[in-house]
Amino acid sequence: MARGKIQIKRIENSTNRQVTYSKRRNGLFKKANELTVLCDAKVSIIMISSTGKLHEYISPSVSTKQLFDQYQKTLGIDLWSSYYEKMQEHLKRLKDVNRNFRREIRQRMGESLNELSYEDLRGLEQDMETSLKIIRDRKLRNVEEIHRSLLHEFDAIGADPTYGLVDNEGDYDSVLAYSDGGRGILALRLQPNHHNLHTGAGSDLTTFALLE
Amino acid sequence: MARGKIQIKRIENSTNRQVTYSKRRNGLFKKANELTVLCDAKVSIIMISSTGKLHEYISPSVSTKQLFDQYQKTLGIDLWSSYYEKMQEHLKRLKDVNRNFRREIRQRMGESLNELSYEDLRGLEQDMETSLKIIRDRKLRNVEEIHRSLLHEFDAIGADPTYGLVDNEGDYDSVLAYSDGGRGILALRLQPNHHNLHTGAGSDLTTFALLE
DNA sequence: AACTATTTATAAGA
DNA sequence: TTCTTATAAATAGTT
Repeated sequence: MARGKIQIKRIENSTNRQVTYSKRRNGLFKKANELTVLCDAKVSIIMISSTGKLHEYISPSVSTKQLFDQYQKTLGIDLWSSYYEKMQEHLKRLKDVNRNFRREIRQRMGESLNELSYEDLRGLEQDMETSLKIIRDRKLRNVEEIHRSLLHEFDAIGADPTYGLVDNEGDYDSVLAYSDGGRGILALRLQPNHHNLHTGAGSDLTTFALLE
Repeated sequence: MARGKIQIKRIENSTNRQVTYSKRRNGLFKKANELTVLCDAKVSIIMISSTGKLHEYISPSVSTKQLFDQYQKTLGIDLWSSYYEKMQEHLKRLKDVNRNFRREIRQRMGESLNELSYEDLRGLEQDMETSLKIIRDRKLRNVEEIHRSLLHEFDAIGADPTYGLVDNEGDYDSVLAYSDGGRGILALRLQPNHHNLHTGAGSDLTTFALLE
């Protein structure tokens, strides 16, 4: 546009191309800004040069995000919807699984049994009997270990008279009853919205209600 | 820029403003296109007029989404991250709850008991005994109902000799053992990755593995 | 929507 | 890169 007319086609000389890019970019941004002011418009320009450099103009009255949100809204499209949809599906699947877990646990706690058939109830009963046996065995094994280690500790302390032992040997359940302030698994049933899980890790079943 | 210089400030006359917007918009788009061709650049222009009309220029070599993705990537930002983050948090919370559910169920099935203290085991045992009582009671009530309805049905049918009754009255467990092919809750323990949940609803515990 | 006097942008050179 | 300047292009005001 000066000192000779040019053809509108790719400038092959790399240096010239860079220079022209720079000059014309400034020109474009200046025009965009004039348009913004003169006509009270909102303009967003994003450009990437052939060397990968990025430049942007945005009208002072808006942010790029605002303008782009409006762009999407006006066109009635969401360029990222497929991404959202995947997340939504994932969420939905997790919620489903979650719901099933909850029902499973409730039933194993003797609640919500109405929805079970006789056959289901029979299976549940048998399953829980089997599991209970396993838990009892484990508990007994634990008791034996604890007993052994108590004896060992006692031996180590020797006959120190200042070390008092409560006299309830033989009642293993109560030997350790002081250990955690009495918060047992039973709390799950009695206070289903306020207990802590057995193994801690911060989160607990209380969260259910928040996640529906 | 012709027939007199103008001040770069908002054009108050609405008609003039509209006309200028239209003229300069064309000029801007033409310049953008020249820049695209001459300099092998990628340009996106989005503009909204004071009357809310939207106009867009995009270099022929790209889509608006592509250019915008590159824009975000180059800037190392994600304009929609706060939205994503909320979803990600939600997902994370669901996964946490899910993990706790799974542990809860496993423990109630007599698995993963290593992580439980003696106190936990004692609580779990007591809880399951209580629950088992409830389930047994419910099962017995079901049996009674079924028995009653069977008798009723039998009365209705009368003495029709073509209607054979299996001779195992008194063994309630086996009376209905044919009803669902033997898939009971016990399957949960034996085939933890292949069973169906008691109440159906399509999804099942098999999904766990997919959702870690 | 066209015209055109004038301003503005800019290609090429320094 | 920045400045210079001849010239092309854009456009404000008019029709």
